[in-house]
Amino acid sequence: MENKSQRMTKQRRIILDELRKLTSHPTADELYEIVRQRLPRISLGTVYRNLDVLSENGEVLKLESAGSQKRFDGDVSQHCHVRCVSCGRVGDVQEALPEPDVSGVSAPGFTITHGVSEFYGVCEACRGGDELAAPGGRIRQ
Amino acid sequence: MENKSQRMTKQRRIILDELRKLTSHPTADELYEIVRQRLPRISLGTVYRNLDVLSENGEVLKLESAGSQKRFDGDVSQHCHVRCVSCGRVGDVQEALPEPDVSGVSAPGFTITHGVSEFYGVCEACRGGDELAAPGGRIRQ
DNA sequence: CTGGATGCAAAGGTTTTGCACGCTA
DNA sequence: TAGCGTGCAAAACCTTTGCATCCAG
Repeated sequence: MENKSQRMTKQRRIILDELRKLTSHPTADELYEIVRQRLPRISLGTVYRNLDVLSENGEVLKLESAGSQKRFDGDVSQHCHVRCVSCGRVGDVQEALPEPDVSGVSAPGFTITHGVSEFYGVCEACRGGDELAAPGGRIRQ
Repeated sequence: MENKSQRMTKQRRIILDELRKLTSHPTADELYEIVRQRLPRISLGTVYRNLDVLSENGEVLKLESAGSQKRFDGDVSQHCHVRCVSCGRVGDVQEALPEPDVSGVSAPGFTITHGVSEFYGVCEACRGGDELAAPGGRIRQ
């Protein structure tokens, strides 16, 4: 179920290539800006369409968990993420952790298939940051 | 840090009241439709503003899901959620589970404060559903 | 060649915001 | 009465889509 009948266009190859180079889990428009340096005429719509295709093929990860914008990860190996509660940035957890055990877990009206551990914290930029007053501050990115 | 200098308006009280009655983790507009039955002249903006205030005060939970609609939970006691990978609906896990241990977990550039287990699966409506062909289908709500 | 992919621009869906007025404390 | 909260509408934001054209296989 990996490869359908899809073409490896120049755009798709470069999007995948740049995303794999990054560890920053960029948003679609951040990646768009980066890819634009190699393909100045690419459109944001193309970036979105390719990220969709690539994530359905399992070649990239679409991180839907929080923040306002989706973020993407070129590293599809099993690993956990941290999210900055202040700005939404995402980082990789270094340790390999087991997935939460699903066997004793139930929820009425749902068939549970898997679980993930998600971590939260503050990134360096926001720790140094000052415009964030409230402890338990709002999410802004 | 709970209560600032905020007023308990009729709108805010009814929003909180209705949300606490529900176990469905409604989106803002779903809750808007429900609250409208008691306050026909309330605006959607007011619902959003109050859900913001209430979640900052810790009186409700804002369940963030990037790129789609946020959902809200009137039950702020510690419990885990399941998300339907097909429609985005959220349910409550019945078992009380421990939070992932943060002590041995690190990520470069981040100060990790806590972790949660999140579960994924399929809800009843989507299991019975038919318009979902692809195994590993796309998220639509 | 053929049909999937692109660029462009417009539309779509969700959330936020400015403003004048209303109402809680 | 003061100033937070409201309703309304417009704007902002992120993502998706229609269409004519392009190009990978």
